[in-house]
Amino acid sequence: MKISEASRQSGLPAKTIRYYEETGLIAPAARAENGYRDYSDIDVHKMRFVRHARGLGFSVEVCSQLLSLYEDQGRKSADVKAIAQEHLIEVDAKIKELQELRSTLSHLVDHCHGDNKPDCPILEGIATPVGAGGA
Amino acid sequence: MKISEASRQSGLPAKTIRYYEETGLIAPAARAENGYRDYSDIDVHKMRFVRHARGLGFSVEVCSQLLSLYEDQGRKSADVKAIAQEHLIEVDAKIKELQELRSTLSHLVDHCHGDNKPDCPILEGIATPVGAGGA
DNA sequence: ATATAAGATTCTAGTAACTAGAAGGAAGCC
DNA sequence: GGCTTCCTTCTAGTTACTAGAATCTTATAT
Repeated sequence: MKISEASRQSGLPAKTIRYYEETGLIAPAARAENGYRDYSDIDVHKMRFVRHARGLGFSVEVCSQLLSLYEDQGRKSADVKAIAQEHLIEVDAKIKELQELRSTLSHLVDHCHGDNKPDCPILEGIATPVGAGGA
Repeated sequence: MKISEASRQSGLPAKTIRYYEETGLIAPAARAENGYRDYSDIDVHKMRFVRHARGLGFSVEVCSQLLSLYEDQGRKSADVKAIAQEHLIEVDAKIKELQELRSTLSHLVDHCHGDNKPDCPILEGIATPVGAGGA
C-alpha cells in the first residue's frame, strides 16, 4: 500500500512516517516501481506500535528501543519493564511539578479582583514570590 | 553591572539573558564604554519577573505580555487575570493528560513480570491497547 | 487525447526555548 | 608579560514534528 493508506491505517500523518524513516525510527520502506513507498500490514502494525508508545509519552529514542525489543523474540521482559518504570518516574515528576505550579497559579488567580484597577496580586506574586524576599 | 552579575542576581543564565534580548523579551541592555552589557537593579528585577513567570509555565510570548502589563501603571487587573486563567486551563489539561497516561503506563508496568522471559504485557499493551481492537 | 486534480517525491525552513561551542577581544591579578 | 576569566558575536544542535515549494505520477472526466 502507499503512504496515504498506511497513514490512514496507522494513524500517523504521512509526513510523520517519512520523518520517522528519515530519522531511523522505522526502517526504510520498500519502493514500488514508480519510486513510491510501499508498505505491508506488518509495517503498519509497527507504525501503530510507535504511535501508541509515543502516546504514552515515550521519547522517539525510547520508542526505538521499545520497537527493537518488540521485534526481539529473545528479549527479557525485565528490560522492557525497566524502561517503562523509568518513564513512569519521569511522568510522576512532571505531574508533581505541574501540580505545584498549578497550585501557585491558582492562589494568585483567586486573589486577583480582575477589575479595571491596576492593583494585581498576580503580577505582584510573580515579581516577588512568597518566600523569595525577606529575612 | 556586567552580565555575569546580572545572571547571578536574576537566576537567569547569561546565555539566556542574551537570548531574551535578541528575541525581544527584554529590552536591549545599555552598553559600557568597552561594549559590555551594563545592567541596573531594575533590569535585574525584570529578569527575575521573567524567570518567575517562566517558572509558572507561561510561554515566553505570554511572559512578554505580562511584563508589559507589569510595567503599565494603567493596566487593568482583569487583563492579567484573563491571561493567568487561560494558562491555568492549559495546565489543568496537561495534568489530566499526564495522569491518564500515567494510569495506563502504571497498569502495564504492574502486569509485567520483569523476568528473563520474553512475554511482556507492556509491549503487548502498546501493540494492542485495550479498546483498540475488536467488535 | 487532454485537462485537471489528487497524491507521491524531495528539500528547505520554521516552531519553542534555549544550550553548547568556537573565535577573538578585554579585564584583572601577580 | 603572562595567566585566567569574562565579555563579545555567530553558528549550530536539541525534540518532534509541521508547513510549504517544486516537481513528477496516477487517476478520473470529458
